Amino acid sequence: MNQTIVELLQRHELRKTAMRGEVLKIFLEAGKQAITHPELEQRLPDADRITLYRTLKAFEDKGLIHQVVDSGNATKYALCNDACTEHRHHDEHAHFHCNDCGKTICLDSITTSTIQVPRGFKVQQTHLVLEGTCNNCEN
Amino acid sequence: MNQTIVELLQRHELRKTAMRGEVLKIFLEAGKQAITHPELEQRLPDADRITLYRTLKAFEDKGLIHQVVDSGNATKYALCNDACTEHRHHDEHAHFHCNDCGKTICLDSITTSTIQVPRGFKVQQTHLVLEGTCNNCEN
DNA sequence: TAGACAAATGCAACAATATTGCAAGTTAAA
DNA sequence: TTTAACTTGCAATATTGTTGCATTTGTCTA
Ligand SMILES: [Mn+2]
Ligand SMILES: [Mn+2]
Ligand SMILES: [Zn+2]
Ligand SMILES: [Zn+2]
Repeated sequence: MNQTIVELLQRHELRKTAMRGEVLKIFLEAGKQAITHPELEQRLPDADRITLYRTLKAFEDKGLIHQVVDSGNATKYALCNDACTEHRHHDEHAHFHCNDCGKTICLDSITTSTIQVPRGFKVQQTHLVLEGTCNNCEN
Repeated sequence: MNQTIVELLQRHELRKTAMRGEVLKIFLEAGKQAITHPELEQRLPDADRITLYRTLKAFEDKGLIHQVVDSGNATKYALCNDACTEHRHHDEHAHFHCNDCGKTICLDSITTSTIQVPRGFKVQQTHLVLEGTCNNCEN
């Protein structure tokens, strides 16, 4: 298990297990691209489905990945930036969902700005999802 | 079946059936609040689950309701405004999802504005989801 | 108003996604 | 090395969604 992975797990108070190492490796390789549970299953054929669910949950709880709101059916996850911790996520950026290839990517450059809401409402988090055709599918 | 409901179905080229009447009635009563499939099942205990799915699909296709992107697990739907047709939806507004009561409502007053995306990306639709505490749960 | 025809429904079967409980194995810390 | 807490794998179960097909219903036209 490479050094970056070990450090990331430790910094987020996650025990260093084989499964977590492999899953985190996949997220690091995916970079800005969000990943679904089925994709992980495919890339780790020997991994137990249920443990995968729990791994994702643990990663999310500890601020290592964030859930991506998306018009698709299956939940997607992507790597957080360094600022996210167990106590607070800082994923104030938009996501782009391509209707052609189905990929969803984090657009860190687009931050979700504060929006005026009706009286009595309190906003804790904002999700901005852009749907269309990605630069790879556009020609 | 009341007159408003009959007119709405006809305007959207939907055959007037008992099931559709009841489902549409629930949407009209819900107003700005989005509804999930399970909620419909609960409110219409005699309705067939599968037919409900197809009813929602038909309503969406014909521009009567729109799907609401949400951080929850189950898909939500809400009434469209009059401008939506079979050929095009015009649901460029934000949605508020309350983490306390779980309700999701349409915020028609907040329209999704155009956002500058990276080169090569083409945006077809924008979803803006605000998550927090609604005016009813706040105290 | 009585067919004809297309559309909608109900049921069965199945697929995909997700949660819980528990025993056994593993990790980290003392 | 021992211990305690955490993680895993498996079974069972729940939830959400899709497809095929025979039957019923709604709408249109003669
Ligand atoms: Mn992201
Ligand atoms: Mn809406
Ligand atoms: Zn694409
Ligand atoms: Zn609320």
